[in-house]
Amino acid sequence: MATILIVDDEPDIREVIRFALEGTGFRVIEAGHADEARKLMQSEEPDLILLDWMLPGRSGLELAQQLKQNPKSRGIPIIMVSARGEEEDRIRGLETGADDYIAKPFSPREMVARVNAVLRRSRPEGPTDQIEIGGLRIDSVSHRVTAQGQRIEVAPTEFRLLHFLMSHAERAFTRSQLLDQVWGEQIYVEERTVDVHVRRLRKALEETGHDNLLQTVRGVGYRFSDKP
Amino acid sequence: MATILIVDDEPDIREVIRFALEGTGFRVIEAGHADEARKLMQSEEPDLILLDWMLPGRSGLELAQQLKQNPKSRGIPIIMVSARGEEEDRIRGLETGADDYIAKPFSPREMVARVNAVLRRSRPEGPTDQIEIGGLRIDSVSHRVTAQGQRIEVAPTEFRLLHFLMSHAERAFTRSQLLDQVWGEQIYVEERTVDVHVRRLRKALEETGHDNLLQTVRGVGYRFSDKP
DNA sequence: CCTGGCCGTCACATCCTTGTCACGGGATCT
DNA sequence: AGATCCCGTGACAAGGATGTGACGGCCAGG
Repeated sequence: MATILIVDDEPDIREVIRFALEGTGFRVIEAGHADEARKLMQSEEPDLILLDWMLPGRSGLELAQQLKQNPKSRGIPIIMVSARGEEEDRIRGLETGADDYIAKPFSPREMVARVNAVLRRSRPEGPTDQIEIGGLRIDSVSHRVTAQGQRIEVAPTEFRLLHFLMSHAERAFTRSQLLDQVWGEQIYVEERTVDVHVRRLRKALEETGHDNLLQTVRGVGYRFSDKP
Repeated sequence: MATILIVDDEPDIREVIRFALEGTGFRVIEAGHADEARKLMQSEEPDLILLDWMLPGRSGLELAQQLKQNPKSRGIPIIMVSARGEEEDRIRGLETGADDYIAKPFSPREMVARVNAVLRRSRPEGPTDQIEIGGLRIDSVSHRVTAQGQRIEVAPTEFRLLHFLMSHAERAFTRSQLLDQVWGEQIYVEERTVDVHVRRLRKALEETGHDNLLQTVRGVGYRFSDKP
């Protein structure tokens, strides 16, 4: 299911939130301050961020602005959390780009409900250009590969190869077909080059526990499939 | 790449869409009203239609209905575009047979993403080319042999042999015919080689409880059949 | 100019595939 | 029954196909 990033400087609060969210089936990652959050965003791809208004050093507001300005993270909805329930704050928070606002103290139940609502809202039925198979998600717009919110680093050629295979999952292709489709018909490269790229992809996927998705079809070529 | 037909009465809108789509590599053709669209459909074969809800004369909804009724154009996916973002419209549009729905104003990026998504969804229904006889299934696209969902490992030559025999079930072939069909007429191998491959196939099938599908026709050769 | 990432090739190690044989059990015909 | 013929079966060696690590060239960013 979805991955939620909690950014709050109080470990206790984080623990409470984590408990409530994990109980509902979410995956939770935490950051104690803005810098840690920024760092985490390099390797993770949360579907939603729960951001405390007050953070040591820079405020959460500032972090929110940054996230919304960065094209990579812009699409990720943010829920601001704050002890100050003032109307003014609420407005400022939403102006910054936050997608919702929760005032402390809040009931875990309310929070879970809001998280669900925001996720539902931010993910309109209109399928964005994503494919998800076997727990692996590839997004050709943001050009990213993720598994359970964890980002998987993939070089450009490997990305195109993976994207093509996932777009035609369950179907076996010869090396020659893959070269035509992924490299282009004009380009001449050795067929064995495909093998090497498959190898690199497999390595990358294995590091996040995704195994056996890129299958060898002996005498033919390769196939992407989540079935054994 | 794919061809997209835009049907909209506002040239400006068409221009915006054309620009976004052509930038992504699509070929674009345009129509300013329903009649022009119908005429274009005679000579062109778009892969997808972007159809404005409101058109002078007859509404886009009507055109969509017509297109979906005509067997020639039925298979072409339609995305309805509308300024009216009402839930009701969305439902009516989809009921008519539209494959997706975009509300104005939309970002070009979102539109491209939707176009891609719809194309992906509607296209891959390629003929799966499966044969199933006696509980045994062979799929020449994914290159797989299964029985009750259980995969059966088969080497390339055995795959081709089994595929040929299953494609012509109930029919007996001599070893010589099989060699011609499966190995190729140019290749010379001993006729007894066929026996060995049949043997290997039988072994593989037996392991999943499928017995007696590859039948010996004494004095002739072999036959695939689910009847005893 | 240097550094790091990306990519296409190689060479080598493995594992798999496959065509043949040889042997033996049945079936068929005389 | 005996003589043949046909087919099932297990073993095997050579050749092929794929996995894998390393290397050098190229290019963009610093």
